Amino acid sequence: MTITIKDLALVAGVSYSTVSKALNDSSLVKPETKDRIIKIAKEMGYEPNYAAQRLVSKESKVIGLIWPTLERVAPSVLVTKINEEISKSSYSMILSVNPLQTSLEMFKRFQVDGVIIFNEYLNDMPATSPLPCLTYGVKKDTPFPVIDVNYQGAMNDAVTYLYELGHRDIAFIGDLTTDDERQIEKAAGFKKAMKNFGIYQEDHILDTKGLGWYDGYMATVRLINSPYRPTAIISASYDISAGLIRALRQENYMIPNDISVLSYDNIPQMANMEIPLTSVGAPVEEIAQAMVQTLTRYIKDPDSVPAVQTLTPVITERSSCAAIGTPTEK
Amino acid sequence: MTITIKDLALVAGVSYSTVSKALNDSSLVKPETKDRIIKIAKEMGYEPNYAAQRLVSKESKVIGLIWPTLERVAPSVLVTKINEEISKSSYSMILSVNPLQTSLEMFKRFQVDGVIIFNEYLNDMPATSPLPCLTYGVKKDTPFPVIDVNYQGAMNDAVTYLYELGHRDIAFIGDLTTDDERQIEKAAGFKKAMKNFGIYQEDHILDTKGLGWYDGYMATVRLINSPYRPTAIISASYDISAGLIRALRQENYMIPNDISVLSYDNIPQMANMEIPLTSVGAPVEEIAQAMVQTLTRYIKDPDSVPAVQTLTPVITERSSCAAIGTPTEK
DNA sequence: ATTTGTAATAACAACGTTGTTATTTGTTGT
DNA sequence: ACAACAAATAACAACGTTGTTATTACAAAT
Repeated sequence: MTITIKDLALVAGVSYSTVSKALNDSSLVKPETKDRIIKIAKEMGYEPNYAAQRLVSKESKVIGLIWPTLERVAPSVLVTKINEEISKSSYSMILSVNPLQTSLEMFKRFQVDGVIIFNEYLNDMPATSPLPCLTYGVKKDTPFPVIDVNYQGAMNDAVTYLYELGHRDIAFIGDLTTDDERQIEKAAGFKKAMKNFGIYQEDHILDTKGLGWYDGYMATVRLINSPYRPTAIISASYDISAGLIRALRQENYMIPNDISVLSYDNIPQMANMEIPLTSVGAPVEEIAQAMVQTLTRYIKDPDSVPAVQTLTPVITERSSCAAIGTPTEK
Repeated sequence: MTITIKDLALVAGVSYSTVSKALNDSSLVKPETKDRIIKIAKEMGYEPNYAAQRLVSKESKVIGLIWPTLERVAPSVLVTKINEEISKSSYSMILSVNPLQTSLEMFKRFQVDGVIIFNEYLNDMPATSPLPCLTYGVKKDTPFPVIDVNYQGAMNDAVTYLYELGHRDIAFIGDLTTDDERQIEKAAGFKKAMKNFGIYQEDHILDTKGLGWYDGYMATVRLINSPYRPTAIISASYDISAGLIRALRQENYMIPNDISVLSYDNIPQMANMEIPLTSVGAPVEEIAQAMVQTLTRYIKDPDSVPAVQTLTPVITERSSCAAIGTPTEK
């Protein structure tokens, strides 16, 4: 049989409401009785009944997250970070790997306080949800707050960075076939930046037709088999970069001596690649923090939160980019 | 304001206990009133309060799963299948990506009815848990039921299959550095089977020193750079196979003409590889089913369930294995 | 016509909390 | 010594369900 506050009350010789207050550290109960009760609770191994608490308090202190694609690294890293961030606050996180609607229903049953939805689902997003939601990706016409990243700015930073290293022949490799707006933004940003510098050419954009590492690999193989030889490549994501590096190394290209590589997705995992990749993007930690902070604020007061929040990307230098004509190292 | 059974009772002109019974399809209420109440509930968009239900019923109808490694494909597929299987029953599944202890505590708070734990965690497994648990992997001395697979048998099947195709020079590629017993079993099974046929040699076993695709890739590259040329390779997992195939293709080995490949992990995704891989192992569907069925049974009656349940592996033929001396196709 | 039996529904206690209101106890000031 | 007041605690009503027990209504049986 589990122990309830009534059991504690009996032992402590006080009423159960006093026990409740003591455990919630209320100022209405004398410090010494408080301590005594807390001690007894600990001794008896008391654990509050969550269902009962929720029945009265209306809050679950839980945030639900609908898992995006299972297969890719960058989203996994982000989810992990979000989880960390949520754990730091008074919330917990649970995941659902079900479709959007199903997940939403389940989360509603659970009375989670808020839901995080990834951009991928935006198409079948409900116009309205009974739960406070937050989305990650490019703003569409959702009624929920969005955490966005300045993807175009990121690509501009990347191009500028390479330009200043002396590169003029820069390629972009990414998925152009998706309707994921984040990917579209990246490609558009690259194009714009290149045009700014007056070094844009059609064939500088390579389509992976997918977001997996293998897509990146195959696209790179196609590039290598073509006559085009850029001095630097900007990749649209971690997974694509993984394939890119794989293909380049296989053909004995030295990075960054023969070719510079700069990848989107500012995650620490970039350092673990065969060649630690210089990367651009909003740092995952920052994204995670913004998401969790915004959502918790939104839960408390929906009006206190901006509709869109666009994070600023930064470049994290590692060792995959070199100045042109520097055969040794960066 | 949310709608409760009391609201429904008011509208229907009955007592709220009647409403409760009607919604639970009790035989104590007249069919017509039942229908009427159900209709009203639907119209008014009634949704039962989960916390209240749980407070009285003691059941959550939820199974918690502690997420294993985020990065690998095979576990992801299994988790997805488990989720499907759970959805079919009256249960739902939630995931936690936190460490074992933290997850367990959270699940306890949630009063989940059962927990699924993967073998990876077995080392810091508590001797006892307040929650019904089920583990997946090789039996250790846990007090909980275990779903196991006959890994040695699987490897024996694999070796036999290839032997019958005429192969005598068969290599095994897998992670030997881990203390994951499942991996150890696979290697042991291979060795034993090879010895049975009298074709075992030390250097037939290749250590990937890891379970990621890249580990498989690197180990294969090392193999290719060595003088040893097996006619067939048995891989210990999907991800290792992914790297294996990658490396082989890169060196222009044709599969199965130049070399046969047989992979552990009987998941449908094997068909999506560059070359659809013949694979061995207990089918994921079967594993998932066994896990969910056993756990739900265990929840109801802990004594009705065997301590260990060992599933029988099967070979699923695809197109990566050929008889030796068959240069066209299998 | 009155009892008996049963089908249908109503009433109500419980589940374990929290927040509000009521009561007791103790202290201070006159 | 007794108001007046504050501090500490007790009492109790919620929260939204479910299961048990009590009541009603109505049919069949004597």
